[in-house]
Amino acid sequence: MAASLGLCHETSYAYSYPASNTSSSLCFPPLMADHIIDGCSFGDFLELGHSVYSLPPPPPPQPVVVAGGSNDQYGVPSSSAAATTSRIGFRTRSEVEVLDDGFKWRKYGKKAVKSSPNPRNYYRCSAAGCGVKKRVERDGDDPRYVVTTYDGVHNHATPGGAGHLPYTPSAAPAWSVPAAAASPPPAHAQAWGAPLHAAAAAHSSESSF
DNA sequence: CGAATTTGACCTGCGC
DNA sequence: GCGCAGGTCAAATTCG
Repeated sequence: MAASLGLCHETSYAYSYPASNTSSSLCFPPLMADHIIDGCSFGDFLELGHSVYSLPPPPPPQPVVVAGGSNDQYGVPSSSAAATTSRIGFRTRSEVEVLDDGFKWRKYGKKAVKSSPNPRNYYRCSAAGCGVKKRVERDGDDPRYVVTTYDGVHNHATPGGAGHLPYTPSAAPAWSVPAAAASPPPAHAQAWGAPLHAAAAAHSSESSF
């Protein structure tokens, strides 16, 4: 967990889209992290810049507002009430694979994938009732980078109160999280995008991970 | 001792 | 219909 402390990650937003609305005007194909590794997504439609953060920008914790939706289409079990339909993926330059985003993750699987020589790790938010998942794998092209894909949106705040997440609506476009359009970002999300040192300091002082 | 991680097996979807 | 690949489960193991 304490992986990110003292580290700077160069993060590239790769893609994000509402999984229940892949036919929207954004015309996002259901890209997976594999596509990033294959290098066919970055320049194609979304590369929101290379920003240096102390932490990767996870989806901001927000109440689940997505009703229904075709979750199975993306492998999100419909039985998981907390699972939402948004997906955000990004590539982060980091020496460690497990990036501390303020949430508590529980590893539930590891799989070698063909698209990458590196194994892919599967994590699930350990918070009760939160079905958010994330996949983490090393970039096949550049092992210095870690490709992280979040599935869903947290329906709770970060365990530690989380005023430290380096994530802002400006850093994460509105379309990245459908729920954002329906409700204003939570107060703690305002800190996202705070100066690196501030975010890092806040994190190191507030997080027990 | 409880919680988290590991890891092999199993299930499901997709392409051929 | 079959095989492959990705994703998930769950028992065993490890760690704090």
